[in-house]
Amino acid sequence: MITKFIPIDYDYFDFQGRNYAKIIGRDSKGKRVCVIDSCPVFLWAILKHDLKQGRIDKLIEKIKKIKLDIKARKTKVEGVELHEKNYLGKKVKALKIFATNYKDLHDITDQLGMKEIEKRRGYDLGFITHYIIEKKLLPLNWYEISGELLNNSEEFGGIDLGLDVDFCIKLETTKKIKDLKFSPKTLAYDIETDELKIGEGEILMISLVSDDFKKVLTWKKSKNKPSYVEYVEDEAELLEKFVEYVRKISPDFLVGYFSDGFDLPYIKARAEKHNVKLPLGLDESQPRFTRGINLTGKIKGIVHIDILKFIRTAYSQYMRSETLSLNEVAKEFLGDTKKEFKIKHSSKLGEKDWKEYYEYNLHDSVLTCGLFEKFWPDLLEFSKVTQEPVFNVSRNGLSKYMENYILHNLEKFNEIPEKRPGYNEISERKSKGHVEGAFVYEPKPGLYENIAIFDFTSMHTSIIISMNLSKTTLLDKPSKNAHSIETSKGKFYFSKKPGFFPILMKELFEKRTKYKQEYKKNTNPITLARSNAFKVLSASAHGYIGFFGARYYSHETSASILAFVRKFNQEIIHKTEKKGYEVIFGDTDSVAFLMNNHSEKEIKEFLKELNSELPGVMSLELEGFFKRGLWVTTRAGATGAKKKYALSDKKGKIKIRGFETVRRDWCGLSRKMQSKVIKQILKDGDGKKALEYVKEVIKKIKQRKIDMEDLIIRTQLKKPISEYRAISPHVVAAKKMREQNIPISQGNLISYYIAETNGKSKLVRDKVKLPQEKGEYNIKYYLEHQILPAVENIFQVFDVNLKEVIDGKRQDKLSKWF
DNA sequence: ATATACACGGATCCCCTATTTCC
DNA sequence: GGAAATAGGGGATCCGTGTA
Repeated sequence: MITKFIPIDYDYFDFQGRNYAKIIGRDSKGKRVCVIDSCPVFLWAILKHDLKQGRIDKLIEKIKKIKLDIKARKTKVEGVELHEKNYLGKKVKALKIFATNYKDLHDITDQLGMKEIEKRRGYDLGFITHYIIEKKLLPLNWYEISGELLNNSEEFGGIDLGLDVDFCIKLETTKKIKDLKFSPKTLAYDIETDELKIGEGEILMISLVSDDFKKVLTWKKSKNKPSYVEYVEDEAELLEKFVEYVRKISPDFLVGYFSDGFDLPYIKARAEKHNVKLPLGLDESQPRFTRGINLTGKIKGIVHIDILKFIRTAYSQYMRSETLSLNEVAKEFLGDTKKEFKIKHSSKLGEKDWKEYYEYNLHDSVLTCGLFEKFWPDLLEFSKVTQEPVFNVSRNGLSKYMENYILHNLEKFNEIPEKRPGYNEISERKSKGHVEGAFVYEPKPGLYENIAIFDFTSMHTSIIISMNLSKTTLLDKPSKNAHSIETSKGKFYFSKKPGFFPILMKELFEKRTKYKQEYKKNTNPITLARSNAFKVLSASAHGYIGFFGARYYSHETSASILAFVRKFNQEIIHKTEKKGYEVIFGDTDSVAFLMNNHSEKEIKEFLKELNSELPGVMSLELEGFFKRGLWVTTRAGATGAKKKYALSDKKGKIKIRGFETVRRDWCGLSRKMQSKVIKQILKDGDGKKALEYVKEVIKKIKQRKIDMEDLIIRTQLKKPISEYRAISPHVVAAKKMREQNIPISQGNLISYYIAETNGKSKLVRDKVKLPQEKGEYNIKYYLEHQILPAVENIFQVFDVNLKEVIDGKRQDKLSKWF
C-alpha cells in the first residue's frame, strides 16, 4: 500500500524483545494512519587512540559475545562495526555496537568496561529521538510512504486489533514530499470542581470545544438549560460521557490550560474513586502520568497538550501579561477574557447561578481552543526545527529545544553525541560558581534630549559564531593562531577551524535573519511563528552553553562569551566617546549617547564605521533616535540607577524600562502615578505639571479617597510557605489565606494591602490584610513606602524634595515655579 | 534540575549598643 | 544597683522582579 502521511504522535512498543516505533498521523484525506517501523538500535564505544588492529579485532569478538538476561527479557549484542567518527570535533575510531532493545543499552554500557574503550556514548537519547534521527521520518513533515497494510493482522501480537485508526501500515519506504495542507483536529476541554486539590472535590461539569462542537456535560441540573448543556445522572456518568465524546470526536490534539497539573489528573483521580475506566487512548489505554514535580499527562495516539506549558517556555519572555492566567493570556492573544463569574462551592449556588456557571465553563474551553489555534503555527515550527514530536515540544524548556536541534543535526558532522551529565557531573558544574557577566554602564541621572541608541544584533550568538566558541573548539593549551580572551577564570584559546557547534549556530543565525525578512515581506501567522522559533532558538545558544544540565555545557566557553560581550561593548562605548559623543548609558549590548548637534545622517555614518571594524557576523544596529530620556539615581541616591530608564521617541511613543511602573509587585496606585509622571515629564521636558499631579494624589491618599483596588499589592509565592526563612508580607498574607481555607500553592500571586493597626509593631507584615478583609489602608505606609519611592528620585532630577512636599513643608527650591 | 548574569529595592534578620523597665 | 527587656541603628541577607 502507498499513501501520503504526516506523522503527529510517536510512541513505541516491544515485540519479541525488539523495539518498534508506532507513529500516529494522517493521510492526505484526513484518515488516521498508524505506522509501525523499526530501526537499528546501537551505541558507540569510542576507542583509545593508537590501538593496533589486532587488539581491536579481539575486542570486537569479545563484545559480540555479550548477552544479557535482565528484566525478563533476553537481549544481546547483535553486531559490532568499526567506524571513523568525530567526537567533540576530534577524529576517533569507534565501535558501533548493535543491540536488541534500546532499553538495554545502559546495561550493555555497563559491560563495556574494557580498558581499550575510552568512552561510551549514544545510549541516552531515548528511543523516539533515536528513531527519528535514524529513519528521518520527521514530525509534521509530509511523506509518501509504502508498506504492508496490517488488516486485522496477527503480526506484532495483533496490534492492529483494538487500535482505533483507519489504516495500520508496516513501513517499508518513505519519500519526503512537498507540504500538503494539514489542519489538525483539536478538542479543548476544561473542568469545574468543588475543591482545587486534586481529587478532593466532585467534578461538576466538563466543557468540550472543537471547531464545530460545543458542549457542557454536567450532572448539576437547573431550571433553564442552554442547548449546549447535556445532563447526566452523576459524576461517574459524567466521566464516561466525557470519554465517549473524546472517542467520538477523536481529535489529533486534546488541549487544556494547566491540564497537566489540574484537569487531567483530577479526572483520573475521580475516575479511580468511582471505579470508572478512562479508555481515552486510540488503543483504549488510560491516560498515564510521568512522575516528578511537574506532572505530564499522556494519552496514546491523541496528543495531550497543556498549552500553558508551551506559552510559558516559548512565549512568556515576550509577553506583556504579568501572570500566565488564562484570563490575561487570552486577553493578550485573543482579545477575549473569561466570563465573569464568582466561583462558589456548588452547595452555595442558587438556581440562576448555574446557567452562568455553564457559560463560564464553556467559555474557558473556547479560550483554550482559541489559544491552541493561535499557537499552533508556533508548535508546528518548533516541532519542525527541533525535529521532535509536538508532545515534547509543548513541554520542553529552552535548553531542550537547543539540545534537540543539536542532536538531530549531528549526523552531517559525523559526530557521536555527547552524553547527558550525571548527578555528580551536575554538582561539579554547579560548584564552579558563576562566571562574570555583562558590563552595565552607570548612567548619569538627568533628563536628556536627543539621544541615539545602538545595539548589537543577537550579540552572544554572533560572538559564538564569529569567535568560534564552544566546548569542542576550546584548546587545552595556548596557541598563537587562535581566538583568545582573558576572563576572570583565566585566559582561554579557541581554534580557528570552525567547530560543529558554531557552524550550527551560524545556520540558526542565518535562518533567523532570513525568516525575519520573510515575515516582513509576507506577514502571516506562519511566517511570524517561524521567525519567532528561530529567534527564540538562536537567542538561547549562550544560555544553553552555561546551563549545568546541557550535554554541550562549557564553563570556560560561557566565561569567554561573556568576556567578549564586555570587551565589544566597552570598545563601542569607548569609540563613541572618542568620536566626541557623550555616552549616557549602556547595558550588555547597547550604547546610548547624546546627539548634540549631529544629524541623524552623521550618526548613521558613524554606525557604518563601527560596523566595518566588527569581526565575523557581528553587527551593530540603530535601535533608534529618541527625543527625550530620563535617568534617575538609585534609592540610596549616590549613583545613577542601572536598568531603569524611560525614553520617548519623535512620535511621542514611550518606552519604560525597569521603573516601578513595570513591576508587578508594586500597588496599582504607585504604578499608574509613576507612569503618568514619567509620561508628563517626557512630554513637557520639566516636572511642573507632574508635581501638581503628585500633590493631588498625596491629598487623595490623606483623605482616604483612593480605591482599595489600586492599593492591592501582588507578590508571587515562589516556594512552599514553610521554606521561607524571611517572613515577608506576602508570606503572612499567604498564611492568612491558608487559615481561611483559601487554596494556595507555590506559584500563586498573593494579594494583600497594608492596613492601619493598633499594634505597636513596626513590621510591615503585621499590618497585612487580605483584600476582602475589613480595614482602612495605612496612609503613612502608602505615602512613604509606595508613593515616595516611586517618584522621589524622578523629582530629584529637578531638585524637588518630595519628602518635604508630603510632610507639607514649604518648598524653597520650588519657588522658581510658583 | 530543566537557558545565563546583572541590578534594584523592599523587608526582614541579626548583631550591637543605648536606654528603659523591673525587682 | 543590677539584671532583663526594649528600642533603634545599620549592615547582611532574603526575596521578587526587572533588563539584557
